Amino acid sequence: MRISELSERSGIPVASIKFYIREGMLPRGAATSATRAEYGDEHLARLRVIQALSDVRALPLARVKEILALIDEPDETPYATLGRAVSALPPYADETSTDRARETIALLGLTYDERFAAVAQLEAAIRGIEAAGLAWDAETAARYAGPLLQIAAAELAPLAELSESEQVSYAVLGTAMYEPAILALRRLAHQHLLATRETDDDM
Amino acid sequence: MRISELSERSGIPVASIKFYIREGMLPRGAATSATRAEYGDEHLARLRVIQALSDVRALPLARVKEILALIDEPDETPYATLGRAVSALPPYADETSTDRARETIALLGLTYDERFAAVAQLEAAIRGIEAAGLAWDAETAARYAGPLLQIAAAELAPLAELSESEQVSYAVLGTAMYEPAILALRRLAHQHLLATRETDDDM
DNA sequence: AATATAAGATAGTGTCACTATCCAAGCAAG
DNA sequence: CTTGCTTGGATAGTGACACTATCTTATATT
Repeated sequence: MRISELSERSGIPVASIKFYIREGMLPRGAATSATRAEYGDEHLARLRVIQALSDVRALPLARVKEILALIDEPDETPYATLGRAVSALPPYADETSTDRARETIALLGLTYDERFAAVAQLEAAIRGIEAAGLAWDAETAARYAGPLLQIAAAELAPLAELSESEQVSYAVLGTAMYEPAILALRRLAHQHLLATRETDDDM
Repeated sequence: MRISELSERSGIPVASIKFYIREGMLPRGAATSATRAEYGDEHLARLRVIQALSDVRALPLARVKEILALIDEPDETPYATLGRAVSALPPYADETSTDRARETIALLGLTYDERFAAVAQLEAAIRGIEAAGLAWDAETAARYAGPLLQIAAAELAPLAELSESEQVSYAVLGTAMYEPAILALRRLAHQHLLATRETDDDM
């Protein structure tokens, strides 16, 4: 298909598609002449991924670019690739110390790996919680750990059936894209619990 | 304290503090003369909340403003206040139809309330997941529902001990500020599970 | 009296993600 | 075969956002 058709089918303006190509986020179409190029379904799929990451996750384009690069050229191991994918996700933390996060990780019996971006992200999250005047203590941390470990285990289980390259793109995109659904479900769970307490409107 | 001291103690430039005041996010100091005003600890606390919401949650200032307004002047019921707070959080969805979300909510036995922003947010999340080429089916939804209901219940339990106004600000800020910690813990749980599978680097 | 600092108003800046305009080279219709 | 439209590619411009800098006037401070 030509760029105009790609634009129509994806709902993205031609000018923006050209912009993504310039930015290296979308491969050029196969040139058939000096003024024609042919685009395929892979271009359409890529455009949808860009939209999902950009619109739903509201990631800056620079981060979208990193994630796409990871899918195109994964690191040596899926573990390392996932680690780099996580660092493209908010909160963007450049914490110097990670003491609070470390403490929590030790408390919960999780594995501490200083190279993993999620450690700094947890640190930033804890500082934000406390800056807002909320509590983050052992009890608080514990109420999240069990259920989240359950979720994580359930997410990893079905991956075994996929090929390695499928695993990588699933893990990278899955880390990013399931998060909004998780948050929405937590918010709905709050509402559900409040609603089913029959007008006991304490919360 | 004077504005310069407030700036020093909060780490926020004087010009930015003035900007927040102009925007109505921070009350003016108590004027002691035409060129002096006195700021207190409540200004410092407010500044920290603004920073947490803006930096850690990366919320646009317009959304921060909405959340602050909700804390200052809650809706009639905590339930309604929470509903409005949720709509200030991403993903910012203006979905026309909410079919997929409704389906999921019914499947999980949660309460459906069309006025609740989390429904549209779930819809946007599901569309994003599928645009990225990932699956959202009954099985997928189910793996999140149980653990998240557990988390939600554990979060609501301790609220009963607080006064109503404390409940509101705790619920509003808590909804926003615990989310990054939840996501970070999920990412750490993935890493932990992969790491403890002893170099079985499938995932 | 001279200097520094403060409050408040107005205008300017840098970044980001597009968006519009241009141009030369085809392609398509008459 | 020529006139007009479309395309690819390059360059420059736009609007939103979150500050940031400057200016003015008034008042502390020394």
